[in-house]
Amino acid sequence: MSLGELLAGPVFYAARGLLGRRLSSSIGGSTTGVVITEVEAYAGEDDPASHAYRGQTTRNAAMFGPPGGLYVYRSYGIHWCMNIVCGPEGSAQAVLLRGGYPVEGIELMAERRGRPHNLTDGPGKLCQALGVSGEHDGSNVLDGPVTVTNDPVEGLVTATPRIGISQAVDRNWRLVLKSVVGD
DNA sequence: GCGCGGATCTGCT
DNA sequence: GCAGATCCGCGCT
Repeated sequence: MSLGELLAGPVFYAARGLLGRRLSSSIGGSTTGVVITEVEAYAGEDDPASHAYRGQTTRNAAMFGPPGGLYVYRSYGIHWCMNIVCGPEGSAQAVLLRGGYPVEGIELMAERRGRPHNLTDGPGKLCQALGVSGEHDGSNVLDGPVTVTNDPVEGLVTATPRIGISQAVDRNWRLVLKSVVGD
């Protein structure tokens, strides 16, 4: 299945299919990349935990765009978090990218993070390491500068409740890839 | 390794 | 005005 087909499908399966793929950013002439190891699925206006639950606003407009779109928002006033839009355009489904392990441009990621370790083990850290911010809101991973490529990494997938939400806590839509590569 | 408090943007309960 | 899809530095164990 192509990436475009995957992202146009149901969000939970898209989330599952994104695990183990490579997420890259080409910014300022340099490329940084991680293998996606932690994601969460959000099911648009039907999902009380989703930012789309109360309809479209200027902040979440990207989520109502076509699949593959990036929805980047500010969290707690300080950090950026990024989602990949899934499903039919207008359905506002999205996969929150929560973590990965560094595979390319590690020195640059360490520079952006200001520390050598814990580069991409959280949604805010992932955006900082990859250089993703609000200016990339509304761009598309099928186009760039943030892209997803098929770099399948085998591993054991576990499902748990989503992190940091108070609504629809019973949905085990956080998926973690325990890779054979380790780390 | 764990728990606490602070930083400070966005859209409403 | 407030709570939130967070992270970091600190102090203590």
